[in-house]
Amino acid sequence: MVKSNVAEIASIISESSRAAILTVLMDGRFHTASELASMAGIKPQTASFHLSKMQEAGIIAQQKQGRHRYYGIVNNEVANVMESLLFLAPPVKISSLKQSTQDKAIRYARTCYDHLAGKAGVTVTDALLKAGYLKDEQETFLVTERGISFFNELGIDLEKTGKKRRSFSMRCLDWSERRHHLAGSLGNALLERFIELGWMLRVPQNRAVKITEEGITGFMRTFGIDLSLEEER
Amino acid sequence: MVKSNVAEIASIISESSRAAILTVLMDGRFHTASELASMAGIKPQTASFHLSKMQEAGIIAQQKQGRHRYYGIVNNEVANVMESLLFLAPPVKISSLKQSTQDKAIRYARTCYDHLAGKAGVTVTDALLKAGYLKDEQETFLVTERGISFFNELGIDLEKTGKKRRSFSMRCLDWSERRHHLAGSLGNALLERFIELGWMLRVPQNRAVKITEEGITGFMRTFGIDLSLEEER
DNA sequence: GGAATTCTTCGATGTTCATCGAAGTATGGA
DNA sequence: TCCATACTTCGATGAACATCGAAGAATTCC
Repeated sequence: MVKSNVAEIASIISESSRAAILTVLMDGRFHTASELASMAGIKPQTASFHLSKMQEAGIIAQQKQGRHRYYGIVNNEVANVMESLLFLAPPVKISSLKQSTQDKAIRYARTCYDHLAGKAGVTVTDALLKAGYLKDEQETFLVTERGISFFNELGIDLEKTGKKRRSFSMRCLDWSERRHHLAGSLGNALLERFIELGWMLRVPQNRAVKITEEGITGFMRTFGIDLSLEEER
Repeated sequence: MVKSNVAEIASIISESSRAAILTVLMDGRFHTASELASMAGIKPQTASFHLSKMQEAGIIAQQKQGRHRYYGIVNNEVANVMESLLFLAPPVKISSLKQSTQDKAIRYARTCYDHLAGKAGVTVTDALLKAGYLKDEQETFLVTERGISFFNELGIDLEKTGKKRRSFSMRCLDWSERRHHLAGSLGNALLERFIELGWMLRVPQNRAVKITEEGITGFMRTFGIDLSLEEER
């Protein structure tokens, strides 16, 4: 006689709301609990119940960030199961909720606590990684030798910012881009410096950040990136 | 919003008895309903319920044979799902039911209706395929040109056996070996000839067939196969 | 510090579903 | 023709579980 854990895993996926959530998570990104709730067409309490159940089963992971909790698929084995299931029985798209176009600005550039987030934040972080000023490492970003001189040239005093390289440069999960960007004290120092340089302006009402004309040319010259709104459709 | 058929498939597998059945079927062979019932530790009615449910869902196939019904996994996509699940959550073997050693003889060589079955039947069929006398085709075996002369040499009149090549040579699913063997009028003619040659003896009480000394040397010489009981542990 | 938000736990409700006894169908063997 | 075997359908029982309202925790923002 054979008893299987297979049934337990399948049982998790067998509930339609959970299957919907996992299907959404197959994009490889992390999503908030409330977003997953609305996508699955259930109330937040119900989603919370399902999410904790899946977490307990070890097939999804949670990442807390302020009052948000981001959920994502935990590893490749789980993704494989979903992939084979999706191949055998592809899901049916019922409808697409009307795109809210209101909050483009806040998705594009905003503050996250004390650092830059949104598409701008991710783009800047990517540029820093690509140029070799930062190195992706486990849970943090590490500043390279070349990075040290770069930040000094930019006018950021790394000595003052933090004692240890490893501790001041942290990764932060972006809710709109669903990717990591630079946080921690270095992220904060960078944002402050951008504002100091006149490249960015804080928008009083909300957490959005406006990129100035000087900023567009500055980011282009210094990072080689185009932060004009054109590319955002 | 996304609705998924994924959940439906997962729901099928999520039930422990069904998962156990599917895990057994992952050996790629066909098993009888009652055997699957005992392996899953449930009553035949319950197994019947689950089997028809899985068949309806299109993940297992049924093959009727006399009063037996053989069930097996329907295609590779289903096997992939099970494989990824088994990888993520391997099953636990609880116990091994005591091997019934009583019926070795009947498993080894017996008549199935009017032809040879059991290990001997499958082995002979394999040899015929390997030698290129038969060709595996859809639901039947096809006699090749070389096969025609071979059977004639063996003393089987193919003209008398059947009118059409395709119709007289059928495949039969073996309950002990769980593989196909040669049935139909050609299978019958072959069995009769083996008995005629003194290679085999019918056992009166049951359907078992005894292979004689002449048979062992005969099968070795003609088919290149060893049907002495040694190889059966 | 207070309001708003994000997400959680708790408890009650209602539905779905596996299980097995009993009875029915089909097949093989004597 | 009759019995044994293999498997099915039917019907009743009981247990598991998704759902959501209400209320509670944690965090951000002003």
